Amino acid sequence: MVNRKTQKKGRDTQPRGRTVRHLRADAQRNLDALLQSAMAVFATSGVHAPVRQIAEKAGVGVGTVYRHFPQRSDLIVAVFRREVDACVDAAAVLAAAHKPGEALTRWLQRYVDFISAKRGLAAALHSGDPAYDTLPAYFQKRLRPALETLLDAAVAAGEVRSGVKPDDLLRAVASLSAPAHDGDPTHARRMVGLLADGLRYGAKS
Amino acid sequence: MVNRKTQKKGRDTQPRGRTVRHLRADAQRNLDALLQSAMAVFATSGVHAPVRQIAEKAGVGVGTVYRHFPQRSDLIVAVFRREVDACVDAAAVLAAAHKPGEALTRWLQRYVDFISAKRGLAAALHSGDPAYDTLPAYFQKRLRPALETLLDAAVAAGEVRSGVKPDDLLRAVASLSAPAHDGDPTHARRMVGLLADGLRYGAKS
DNA sequence: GTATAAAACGGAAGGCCGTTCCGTTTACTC
DNA sequence: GAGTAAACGGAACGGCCTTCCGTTTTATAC
Repeated sequence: MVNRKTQKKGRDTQPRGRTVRHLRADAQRNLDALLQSAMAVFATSGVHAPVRQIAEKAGVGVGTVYRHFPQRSDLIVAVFRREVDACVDAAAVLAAAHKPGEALTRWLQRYVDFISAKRGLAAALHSGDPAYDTLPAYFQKRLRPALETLLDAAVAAGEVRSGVKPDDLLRAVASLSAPAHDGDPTHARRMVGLLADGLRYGAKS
Repeated sequence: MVNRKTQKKGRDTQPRGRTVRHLRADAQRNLDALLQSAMAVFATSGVHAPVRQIAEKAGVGVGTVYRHFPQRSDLIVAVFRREVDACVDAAAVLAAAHKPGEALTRWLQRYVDFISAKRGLAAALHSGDPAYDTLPAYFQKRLRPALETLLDAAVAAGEVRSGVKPDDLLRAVASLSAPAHDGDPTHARRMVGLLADGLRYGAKS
């Protein structure tokens, strides 16, 4: 790694910071196409969809899929992480566009949408495959600070009560989003709406 | 079906009542062996265990498995139904051996054990496979009357409060048994114990 | 521009699994 | 004991995940 045959400068002039080592242009392109394809296929056919199908939709061979994601589960995990990240990013956007209380409410609904849509996730998480063991921790690690920021701002603005812990709220919303017992898809949204209103009650105290 | 070649009476002398049509002795034996084998294999290797493995442990060929259970999911469903039945039967045993309140509490713990142990079930139920769609209804249909009997007896004896619906109790206990978040296996038992004590509070009113 | 090495690609092939099929065996009836 | 339908067993098929390696593409050196 220290001295390679023919390589004096090129991209390695400023690489010390991290072991970034940029992907080749085609590799990066295929990686993006794969994640996008996988997201679409999982959404329509579920997480059990064949890898071949994802590869085909992305316009690559299966070998390329396994170059980027050694196991099928790695691809699934990558997709979920990306969607969590999108949910986290939405917090900043909402905070910039709305008053604190409104931003909080809207983000909770956004979170419900994420949980509800990705019900295939539950199947993966409960499958017993240890490949997914790190996902819940990642969820917590990324989502909690995002919610915390929104929550703190809303409390500071006197729009919601204080004393509610972000973790509890995340868990409660996830639980409410869980069953969809009778096949009523609006149930979760309604219950969480109720919960959000509950937060406002007793504000400015 | 009406007139078959050579069959004048034999077992068909008293078959009108139902379409029972007893299985041949070896078939019945293999069926029992299969269910027992499947229960054991699912418990140790999860519901994803190969059918071949179950067949081998039962000492039969895979063809025999598929003769009794046309689909792999049929075998899984049969095992779960059998375990639900065992849980239901336990209600009568407990009711005969203990005072009503005690019987109720013990049965709830028995129910927790069932739910917790069969966590593989969650994976199957959330897999999206419609083969499992009828299972929840079966659970409800069998478990509710069993719990109802215990509950009514306990209420009549003045040992627990009235006004608690069996369905709500079943659902609540199932929810409490669900996550096992941090890997604490006693959590569910403790919470349900609490719940059972709560039932006793305010009795004889 | 050309040469060269490394990186990345693609798809055939291997292995496992669910399911089907059919020749053989077994359990009942007379 | 003979006959017949039920039941059996395992080879074979198709689909899937994963590996492997010859070929192609990119990035760099000259």
